[in-house]
Amino acid sequence: MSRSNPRVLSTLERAGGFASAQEIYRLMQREGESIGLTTVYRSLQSLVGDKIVDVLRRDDGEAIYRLCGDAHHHHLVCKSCGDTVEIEGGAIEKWAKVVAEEHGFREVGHTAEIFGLCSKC
Amino acid sequence: MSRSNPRVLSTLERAGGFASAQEIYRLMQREGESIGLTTVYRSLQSLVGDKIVDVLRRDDGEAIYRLCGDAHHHHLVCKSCGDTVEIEGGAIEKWAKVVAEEHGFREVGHTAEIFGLCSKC
DNA sequence: ATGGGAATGAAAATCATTTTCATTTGTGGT
DNA sequence: ACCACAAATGAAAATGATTTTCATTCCCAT
Repeated sequence: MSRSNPRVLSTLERAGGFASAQEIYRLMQREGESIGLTTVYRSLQSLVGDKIVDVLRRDDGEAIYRLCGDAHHHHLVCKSCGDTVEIEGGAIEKWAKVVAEEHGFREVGHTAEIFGLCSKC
Repeated sequence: MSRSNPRVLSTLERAGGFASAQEIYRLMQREGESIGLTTVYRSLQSLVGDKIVDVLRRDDGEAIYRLCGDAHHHHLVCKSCGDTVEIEGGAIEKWAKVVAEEHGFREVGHTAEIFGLCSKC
């Protein structure tokens, strides 16, 4: 069994605790780190197995990895230029929790994203 | 723009209102229907666009299509058994709108899903 | 009939992810 | 140092869902 390459975790942290395997790979490349895509995938799998990171799915099916216990935030994304704003989701957190508990769900998480056209587009 | 092939919708209904594109295709083949995979995908896209079906993601990333009511709603999904509850998102709607407007975004939409372990799992 | 737009599907392209496999690296024992 | 063996690495190929391309067929109004 392979262990996680620590640079992958550190890159995920630097990415705001939220990124896809491909993004992490590209980020490391851009920063001049020498690593293979395969190792990125393997490291992420291992981190998921160790419950150090969570895996979610984007709408397009791409897997995104997130540090567990990370105080997470949401995104406001421009459909046209891709500009992204990080936003707090206090209201959402509460809503998700309440709704889930009403239905007897445990270990609850959620995803939420807002998209639209930014002022420049 | 292409329209939905009615046999696709009818097959989705027969599948319990819940299936992937590949499954619908295989099902139609097995039943002797002559249809191409491309048409299945196109029909499903069109049905999603018309809000006649919903699209979710399996853990492996495969898209699953599901008949749903017409009102805009969100989902509470069990990570383990896949059981799904449709929920109202009044709070979310308002939150998305307010946050987006604060940042000058127009034509705003959003996605939100809650996941966890249901009482049976 | 006939012309044009919509629908169809086979095949190729795309893209994330996994698998294979040969090579490199690290580690412990002598 | 040296050797042996396990673990880690990554390039390339395989996989599998989905999308795109494009030539063909279908349908319908003129």
